[in-house]
Amino acid sequence: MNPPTIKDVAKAADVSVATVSRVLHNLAGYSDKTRQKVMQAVEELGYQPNAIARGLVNKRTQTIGVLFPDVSSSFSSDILRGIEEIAQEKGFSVIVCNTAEEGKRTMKYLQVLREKQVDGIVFTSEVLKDEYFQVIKEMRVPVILVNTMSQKYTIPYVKVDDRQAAYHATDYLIQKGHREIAMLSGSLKDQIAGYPRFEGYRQALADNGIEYDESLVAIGEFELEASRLAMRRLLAEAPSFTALFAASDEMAIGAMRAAFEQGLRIPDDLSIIGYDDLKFARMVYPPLTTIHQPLTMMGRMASEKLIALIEEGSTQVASSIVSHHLVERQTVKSKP
Amino acid sequence: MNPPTIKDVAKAADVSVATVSRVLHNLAGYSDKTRQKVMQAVEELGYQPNAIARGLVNKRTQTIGVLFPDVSSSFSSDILRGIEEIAQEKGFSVIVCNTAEEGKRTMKYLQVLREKQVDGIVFTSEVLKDEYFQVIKEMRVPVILVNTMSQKYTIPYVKVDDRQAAYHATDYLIQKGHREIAMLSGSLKDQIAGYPRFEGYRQALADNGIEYDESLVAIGEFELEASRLAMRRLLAEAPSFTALFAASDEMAIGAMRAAFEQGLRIPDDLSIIGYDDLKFARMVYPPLTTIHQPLTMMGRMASEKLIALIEEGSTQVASSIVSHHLVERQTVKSKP
DNA sequence: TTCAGTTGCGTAAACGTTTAAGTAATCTTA
DNA sequence: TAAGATTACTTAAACGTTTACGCAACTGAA
Repeated sequence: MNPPTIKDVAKAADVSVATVSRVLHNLAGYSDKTRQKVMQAVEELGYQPNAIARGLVNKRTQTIGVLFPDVSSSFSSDILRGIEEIAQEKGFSVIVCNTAEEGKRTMKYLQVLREKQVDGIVFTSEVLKDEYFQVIKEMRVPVILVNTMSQKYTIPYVKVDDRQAAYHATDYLIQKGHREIAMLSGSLKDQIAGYPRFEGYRQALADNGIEYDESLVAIGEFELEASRLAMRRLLAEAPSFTALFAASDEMAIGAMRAAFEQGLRIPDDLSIIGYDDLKFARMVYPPLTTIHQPLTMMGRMASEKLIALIEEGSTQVASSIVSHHLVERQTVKSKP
Repeated sequence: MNPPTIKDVAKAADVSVATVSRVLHNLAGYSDKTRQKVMQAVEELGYQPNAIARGLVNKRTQTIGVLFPDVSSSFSSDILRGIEEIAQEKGFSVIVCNTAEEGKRTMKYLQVLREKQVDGIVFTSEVLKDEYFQVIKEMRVPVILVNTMSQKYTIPYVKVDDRQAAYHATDYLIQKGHREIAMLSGSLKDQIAGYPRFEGYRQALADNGIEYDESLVAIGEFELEASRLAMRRLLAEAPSFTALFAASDEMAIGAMRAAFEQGLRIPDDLSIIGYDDLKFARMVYPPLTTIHQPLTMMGRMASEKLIALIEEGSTQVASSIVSHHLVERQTVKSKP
């Protein structure tokens, strides 16, 4: 009645469990005849190994845990896809964890991952707090950071150089002839997607001899509606500008919305460049010119690194700064 | 050096492992004094139970597996979020599986889920092939279908009534005064998102005394670019129409794109209604009027049902037809 | 013929839990 | 005060694997 175990197979094939185990793993130590017998018994009983029992003795579960601030965001799910792809290819399963950006939930999840004896963890898009690091350290499993990093601990990460990418975006607008360039930025307290992008923007201006004008930048949230309002304010109160760098695609789209509402045409009256290249960037009209982050590939890389660390117990693996690229669609136009 | 086990705790507290286990589960059978001793030992050693060992004896892993055709789609990730939310609340972990719509991968994953001894499975957005059902049956774990169903096997599902929702969308256009209504449909072979939506469209026309005109419907893929082309052809070749029902948001957006390219204004020259209400439906301009599927809630419901089946070993749980609703944004206008 | 080496297995411990069954001491109750 | 009940434990088996070790039978060389 119960699913057949290795013992049942052994009995049916009239050998010991050790022998069954050996043929199943094709190690040496049995004749061809016993091999046949075992295989037949396996077949007839429909035997499937029990990974839990195996995990108990091997101290390996072939499972990794992945933490996201929001699994359902386009951003997270692209990364997840990459992680899953490689994991499955290498024989690992992935447990997804939605932290909802809450420390308590995150801690609880780390607890669960520890109890479930995952072989490794990938931690994405959030700052790695000390308390998180402590439990991970106690777990003695490898971690990889994606789209985030830690300056306090040396943990391998994979991310793009936000500062450089933002520089690229801004510089691109400048090369297109724009000089009055506004920016929609995330909070400068945000060490990942906030401050570095702002810094890239400012540096690009400086390097091109354009004076930084504080009143051209709106600092707020990454969310669409907030950005729409911020853009509306910018349009009303700021000195005039011909181009905008938005620190995320969602911001860019909020800005486009505000621009439309003021009767501005994009890109004719205003050029806009975004950041991320999420799936909807090509869905809006006009399709958004933006900085592409290769999220799925980043997921793949993280997965590969993590599994390398797990399998080889290899010493520290290197971090990767993956290169962004700028995808030209239809929201930026040269200034005549 | 190795993580402390229950034996270490027992030794430290100078009791047997059975006692430790009992206080940890707070069952009866020990004095307050031993309780203290045990707790203190747990504390000092930083003991964490090993869920793998626990799973082996309990034959319960507190883990469910979820299969998606494409984890990274907005559609899937919304469902995933709901599933994860309830699962985590009830003490279950979720393993995500990306089938890539391939039978082989799906089978391989089912195998893995079986070996990993998951307690239940949720299967989403694909038809449940016989071979899938067979292995799930052998696994003897509950399954829930989301956004799909099986007429062959009676498996609980949660989905919206596609036919009715499509009827609703079409009828809405009719109530707005439109009579020449085109449709962008998925393949009629598609028993979930194809045929039923087409049928709903046709029925709504019929019930309102509008003759069905084959040349007004384009049957193709759900993908944006294909839809854009299909719409372009419709615009060029079909009799004129004032409204369009697209069988998905992505199709609707492809159609909008084609319309823009022909210089049509939406909704002034052409009304469009979509289906799904994915996140980007509100991001496009003008924001898309569409049929809302409560995906996250559907995920929650599926998770709840599944866990009920697992915990109570309860007899067949009922399926749920969840109600869609129509969200009015800015792509549909009354015909004067 | 003998001895070392090889082949083909089986035995049993171990992994970290849970839990049924057993036991000794204490407490009731008549 | 003795029998039964209760309390506070311990012992040990079980869950389904993997794997170190042991051992008998056979092989080949000297």
